[in-house]
Amino acid sequence: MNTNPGPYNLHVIESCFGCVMREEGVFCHLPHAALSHLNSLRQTALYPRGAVLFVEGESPRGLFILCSGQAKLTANSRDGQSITLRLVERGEVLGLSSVISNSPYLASAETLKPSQVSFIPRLPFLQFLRASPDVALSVAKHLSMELHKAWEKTSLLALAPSTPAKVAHFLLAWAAEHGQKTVEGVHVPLNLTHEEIARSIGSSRESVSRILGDFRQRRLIRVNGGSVIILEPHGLHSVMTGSPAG
Amino acid sequence: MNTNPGPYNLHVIESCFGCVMREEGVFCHLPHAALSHLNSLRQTALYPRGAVLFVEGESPRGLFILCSGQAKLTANSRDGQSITLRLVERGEVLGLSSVISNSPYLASAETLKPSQVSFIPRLPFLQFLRASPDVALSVAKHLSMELHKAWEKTSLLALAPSTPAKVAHFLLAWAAEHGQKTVEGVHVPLNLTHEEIARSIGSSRESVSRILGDFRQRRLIRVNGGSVIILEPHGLHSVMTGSPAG
DNA sequence: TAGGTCCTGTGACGACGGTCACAAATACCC
DNA sequence: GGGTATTTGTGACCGTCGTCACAGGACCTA
Repeated sequence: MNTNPGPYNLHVIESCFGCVMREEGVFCHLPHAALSHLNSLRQTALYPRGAVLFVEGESPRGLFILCSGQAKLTANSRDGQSITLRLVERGEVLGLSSVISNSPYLASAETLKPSQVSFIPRLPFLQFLRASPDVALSVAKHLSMELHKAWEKTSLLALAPSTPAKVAHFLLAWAAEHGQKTVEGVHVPLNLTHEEIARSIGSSRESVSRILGDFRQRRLIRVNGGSVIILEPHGLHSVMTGSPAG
Repeated sequence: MNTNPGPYNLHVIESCFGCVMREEGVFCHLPHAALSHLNSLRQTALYPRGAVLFVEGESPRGLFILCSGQAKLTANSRDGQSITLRLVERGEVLGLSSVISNSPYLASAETLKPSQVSFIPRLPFLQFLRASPDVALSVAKHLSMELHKAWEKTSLLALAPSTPAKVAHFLLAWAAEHGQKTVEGVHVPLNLTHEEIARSIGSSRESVSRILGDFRQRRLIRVNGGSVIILEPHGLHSVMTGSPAG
């Protein structure tokens, strides 16, 4: 792992920014003028799998936009444990809150796949924000939604009656965001190791493995290479709420 | 508990708003003009202990500022469990994120003491924000810090090696915010029941009771009516990190 | 002082799940 | 293709902590 890696392959991918920005993410509904201003601030580079974009505690150089690929935000405890706070998909933004509050990154960002990442330096971005109140508002809105997700995760971790409940919640939440309905069930691309899942819900690899095995045996899910098919959403849901199993 | 209680004693406390706003909280560093505009939007009322300001799931009517007293934000699971997401002190704001993102309140707010609370309706507030970009920015900044706290709590819940570690963390965090150093140690006003603490860290009343008893026996803390004196911050810290005890 | 209600302290018990250990399976790379 | 690294599946063990149960305290009201 490389603390301050720099672009591995610095060639600008012109199409990336405009496309991602208009479809999804914080800046999606900005007027064209604002978008092209933002566009002029960014630098885009291609990072390999496992690249570290920034490290917990570092003071915020700027924000990152994931144009393609996948990344994760992880917080570490002193004894080497870590939890995955957020999985970041195409079009999402990293480091925004630290840039806004000018406080150290509170998590480390690492790519999970080769990823095209745009970088916008802090000061130009803040200047841009000061000049455009509606962008500031949409940033605030985005942060609010982030906050809601964080609180949801907190309640989950504290309130979930059991580890199976956490796994069920994780699968359902993931399906809600990235799943596609088919005849046999909800098809969820889930290219994460059991280890990653465990870290995301604050459990252990072995438990996740056992629990997924159990779900499979009870025909709640089916695993297919890098993806999971949820056969019985209701079943998972009742596991999640701790009700006496359906 | 009263879902939509309305002011119990609707008399405006003129001094409250100006004083609280200037000292602490989101709006503390606003120019005078902005403050007096906000001031004109607010309605202030006195609520008794146990009053419910808003309920999880309700669509956001507006935001609340706690001028005096104390309140808590709690999230509930379907089976009656609840976790205290945040304890709200004088000068702090409630419901801001829901107002900004126009999504349902994701937690319920309840006073823990008789409290003076100012209310600002949603639409006028949003209008005010749109008109004043630096206020929008300071709101974004505030939300960022909220987000950091929420993530910290998440990592705590997931990474803490044990329940004693969570309790230690809770005490230290509380001390950092509200403690006062004296000769014998850090003096922390902590008028919370063990039940409240347990809910705040996702544990049980009995465990908290036992753990505090243990801390007391090991001379890490001393309890004095409604307040705790931390005698050995380092000791607590090593409990928190799970190191082999100092 | 008597009678509530709420909070605290403690004992006993049991299971959930984390840890260790190892084997099988799969993916990755020259 | 073979060789290595990573990921997954499972068994055994046992400590932690949540649950149940009850007794003693603190505090308020009458």
